[in-house]
Amino acid sequence: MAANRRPTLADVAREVGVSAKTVSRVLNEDGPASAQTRKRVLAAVARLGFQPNLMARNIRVGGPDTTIGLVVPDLGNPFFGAVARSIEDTVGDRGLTLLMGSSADDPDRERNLTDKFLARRVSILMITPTVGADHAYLRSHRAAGMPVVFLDRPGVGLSTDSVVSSNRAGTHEGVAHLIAHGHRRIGFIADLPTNLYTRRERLAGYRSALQEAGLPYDRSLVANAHDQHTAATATSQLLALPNPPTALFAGNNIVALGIVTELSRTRRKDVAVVAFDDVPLAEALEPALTVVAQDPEEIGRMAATTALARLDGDRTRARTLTVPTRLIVRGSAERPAPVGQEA
Amino acid sequence: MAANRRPTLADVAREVGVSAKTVSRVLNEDGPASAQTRKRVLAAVARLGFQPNLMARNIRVGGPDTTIGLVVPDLGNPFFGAVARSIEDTVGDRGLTLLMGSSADDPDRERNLTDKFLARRVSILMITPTVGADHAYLRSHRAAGMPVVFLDRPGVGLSTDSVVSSNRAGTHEGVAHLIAHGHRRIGFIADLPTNLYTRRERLAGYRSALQEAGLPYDRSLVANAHDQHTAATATSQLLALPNPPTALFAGNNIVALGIVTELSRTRRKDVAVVAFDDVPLAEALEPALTVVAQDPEEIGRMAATTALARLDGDRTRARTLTVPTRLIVRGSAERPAPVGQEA
DNA sequence: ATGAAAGCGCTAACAC
DNA sequence: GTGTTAGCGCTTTCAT
Repeated sequence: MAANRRPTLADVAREVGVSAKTVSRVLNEDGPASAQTRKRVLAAVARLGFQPNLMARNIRVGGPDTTIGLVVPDLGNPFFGAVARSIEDTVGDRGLTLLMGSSADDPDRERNLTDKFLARRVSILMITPTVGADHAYLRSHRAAGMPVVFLDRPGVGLSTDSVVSSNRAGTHEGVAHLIAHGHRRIGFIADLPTNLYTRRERLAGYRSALQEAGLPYDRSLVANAHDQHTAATATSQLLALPNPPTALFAGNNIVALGIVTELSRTRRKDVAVVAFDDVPLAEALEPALTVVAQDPEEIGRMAATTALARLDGDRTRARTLTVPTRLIVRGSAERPAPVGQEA
Repeated sequence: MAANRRPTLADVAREVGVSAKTVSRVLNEDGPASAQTRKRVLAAVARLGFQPNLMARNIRVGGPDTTIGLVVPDLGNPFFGAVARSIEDTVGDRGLTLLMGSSADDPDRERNLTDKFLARRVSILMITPTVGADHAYLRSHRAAGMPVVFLDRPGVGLSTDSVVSSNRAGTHEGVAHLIAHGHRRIGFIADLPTNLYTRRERLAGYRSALQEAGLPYDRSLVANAHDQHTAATATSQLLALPNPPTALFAGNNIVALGIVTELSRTRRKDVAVVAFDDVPLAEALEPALTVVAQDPEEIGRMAATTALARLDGDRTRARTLTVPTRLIVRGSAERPAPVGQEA
């Protein structure tokens, strides 16, 4: 079972008794070819199981490869999975294929991946920038016409298109929703410190909603949590305060999980919750979880559309596209706020 | 802003005043090079922003490309996202990159994607086979030494490795768990008909658990659902039967969502539930949802490990690797079964 | 309608 | 330690 060489154009040509170029013509429907040879060539291709070598073709033709390089923090994260699918759908008819990799939010891994992708001459590069990465090295590539799009967060050191969720406005809306239901003391549990763009924006949205309602920003109501367990701990700590919050805002879906689990465990039915980012089963909870949902499909679509436009020669200024979040009211904000407890 | 040509090895060589081969030597740490030239070459590379063309390299070196072709039904499906991440982690130090695409469970799309991947000379092909696809066309590639691994389901027409979940045994265990809690009439809601391997296996597990317990297989307790809405409808229909089930088994997580939502909506706290496939927030439900969890990480790892072994010359017989599912008991099966209702 | 030769960017094989 | 030549599989260019 030797790893016998794959057949080449020349092999097919020899088999048929024509030149390599003729086979090439038939396969690419380039130039003329008699119905006769056409048929014989195709027959030989099928017989030998010939598969044109796309790399060799690309080398010769020059220009970018028919791939899109996509760097996300984690391929296993459903949010980015949804974004990827949407990108794939959008670029589908251009025949582009996705080359994907996880950065694990490590700038070095991000750089490694982009370098690999550049070495493959991807036609488009889409990156979820890691904290601490500088993208100045991509300038020449952008200048040479390769579209670069930042996903979910803006990048640093490179002026190019980015597509982000309305983190700030969405959080503002979610917190305002709690305020509208009478809550005056609202806890905010999220991944802190806010070195990451999305976290910073969401905290800003929390503060602006409070401000708009004339409520004070109380630092003791803001808690740090980076996984389900610490979110549960933060929840119980906030609720144990002398003057505890009557509502909680979860800065992301992991935190939401921790909060909801903790409230369920301690049978606290009196605490309102709104979470950033939707989760499956949210509507099966009791009460169903009100969320500020992101729109990964739209993020992917906009990123892909923008990149394709650039590929087609769009040389307008770099844009930051903000994809609106959507408040999905399901009930968890409607737990009655205690009356007579103005801050 | 013309799309000026990317610098080539020759450009770097000219810049430094050495031959192309010397630059190649430095970059690939192949053969000797004086510290002197080394430094100057690297400087020129940085100055010009040279990025070796991997495709050209591959063409010359021959052999497969450093990519893995991965065809899944849907990039947005978290299960396959987790599998992909695990594959990526496992092959990471071999420098392999993932080329991914969604088949949408359409055999034609699957074929298109694999053809593209073959044209790119991927070193490994991993496919979640669609219903109706025949993989005989991959025989020559397998014979030529390219590892092919089927994920989640066995393929047709090609004898090669596959990695699947223990669908049958897992479902058996989940249903047996319900039986152990006293349930005698257990509904089974899933995607039917069972033309898809995983569905067929799960139904078989349901039947074998009933049989083992000496319970009859009652077709009226088996209902079809392919999304959340139809699952909810099936739930209410089963519960409206003259002799309704006291427990429900969900054949997949979408169905689970429909069941749980419907039970929550109608305040039915008396119906036990076990679901195939874990879901986030399962433990925040009331009661927390008992599930038969799959292990996508292990599936990805085994698939990758097996493929790498093949790549390294393993020529042993094709294997079907079964990754065990795990029953995660959280409480939803413990709803009391009515007594004195033996079937 | 078809073929011959040259060359894409790179490296293997052999010089020196 | 470095350069030269040839050639990977394909397409471009120019013949015929």
